[in-house]
Amino acid sequence: MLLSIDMVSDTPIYTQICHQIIRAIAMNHLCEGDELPSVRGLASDIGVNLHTINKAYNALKGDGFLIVNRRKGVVVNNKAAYASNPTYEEALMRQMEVLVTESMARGLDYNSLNNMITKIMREVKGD
Amino acid sequence: MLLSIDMVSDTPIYTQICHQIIRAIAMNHLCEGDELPSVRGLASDIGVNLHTINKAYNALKGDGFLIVNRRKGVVVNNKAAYASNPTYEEALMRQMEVLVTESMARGLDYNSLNNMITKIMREVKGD
Amino acid sequence: MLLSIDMVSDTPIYTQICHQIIRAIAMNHLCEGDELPSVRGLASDIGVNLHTINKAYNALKGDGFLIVNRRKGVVVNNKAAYASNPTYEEALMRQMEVLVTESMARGLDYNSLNNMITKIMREVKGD
Amino acid sequence: MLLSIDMVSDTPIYTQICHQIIRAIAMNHLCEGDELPSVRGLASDIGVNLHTINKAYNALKGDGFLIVNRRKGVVVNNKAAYASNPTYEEALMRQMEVLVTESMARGLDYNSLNNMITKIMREVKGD
DNA sequence: GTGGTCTAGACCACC
DNA sequence: GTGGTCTAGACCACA
Repeated sequence: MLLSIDMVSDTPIYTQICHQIIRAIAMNHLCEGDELPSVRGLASDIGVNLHTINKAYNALKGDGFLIVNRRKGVVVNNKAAYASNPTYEEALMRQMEVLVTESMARGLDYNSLNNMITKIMREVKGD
Repeated sequence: MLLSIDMVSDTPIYTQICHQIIRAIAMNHLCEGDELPSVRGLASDIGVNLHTINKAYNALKGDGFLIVNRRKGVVVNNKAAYASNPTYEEALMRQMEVLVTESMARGLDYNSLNNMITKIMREVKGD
Repeated sequence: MLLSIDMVSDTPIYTQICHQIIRAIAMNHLCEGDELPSVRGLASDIGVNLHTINKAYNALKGDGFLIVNRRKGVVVNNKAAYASNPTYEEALMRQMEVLVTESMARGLDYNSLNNMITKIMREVKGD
Repeated sequence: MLLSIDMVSDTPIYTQICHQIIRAIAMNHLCEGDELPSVRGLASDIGVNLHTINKAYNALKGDGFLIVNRRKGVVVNNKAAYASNPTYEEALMRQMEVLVTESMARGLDYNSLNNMITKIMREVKGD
């Protein structure tokens, strides 16, 4: 797996790492049971501190995406563990609301938004 | 206009203020030329620091939503000023990408997302 | 509130802090809306690093016990947020099972365990 | 005897082994003088490292559950050796205190806890 | 070798 | 002032 981190972005590094791992799961580049690099390995690979990786891994563990296996290190959890649930959908709704509302204020219509989403989904699936 | 701030939320207060003003514009509760409360007035109304309101107004000014006029105070700009543009759409795309990708990883399909957006748009328009 | 930390214990410092705060909530020494000391303040008070306090606060936040209020700092959440739920009870069951089973192997009977629990509950409530 | 190890759990493997052997004693599946598999045999049986089994056996020996005999291998000790004693009860009390206190903070009452314990004891005895 | 914990010291965003 | 993030370097338990 290949992670690309933007060191000057205003989104925290550990968040970027989370996003990219989640993206890899969405694209089926990472499947249940797949091993992730060790905390120290990944840290030195992308040139950040091991605590930063640790924080990302722990956040993903908290969300059910990863589990820590005593033998294999960190592995991808089974799908059921991070399947959508009411709590998640509610949070998603709140975040989506902000984006959609501003896009409407700026004059984007339903089709424009729909095209965006379709495009994103196609990119994720089609890879 | 009525602003409701959630002091507990982890999104900054000034960001919440921005969102709610933008939402009011999307709902046509605020139209071109409408005056907004003064920094001091709004600050004491919702019980936050002057700087917080100032920061929100300045951010909205930077995005073209508001203009600050020494005479008339703060007023809503004309639509052209904050109309969607490539820069904005690119930023929106990036943010949307994060939400959509995670929702896919969690097993939500196109229809679920589409329903969310439709619901949000209906609420904003229909109000 | 008074926290007493055992620096040589094998249970992590941040875990001890969590336990004591939870205990204070159980004893009603801490109620909804009560403010906790700042991360830095508590850290210097009990002579540990601020990251250790931070980790404890974040763990309690994740469990619904605390929330971060932009004005007042860290405060105790409302009871509903950390009320018992099936997930928690299942975890509790697993932990309890270990304790009870060993106590049985060592010859303790129902009454002995029951007395322990009664005693603990009385101490917590009666204060 | 059948040991089932959860490689994913965050409780150490050697601790899990201890718990299961203690549980077997509580259930009278293992009685005084019964032989346990050799370190090597058990290690290869459940697919873990020799050191892990060794650590578990040594911990149980330290608690009086097992005795290691050069001739007969590892056997279950007599009941008196691991009978409850003040030191153990004190330790149990400390651990129980953590569980009970948190459950109270989360609103569980005496009956809920009591039912848990009764259920656990019934499962252990009745099996 | 792995992850978990702790320390010390730094910068930033928010209020 | 607050909490949030990152770095650097250290020790320990586990396997």
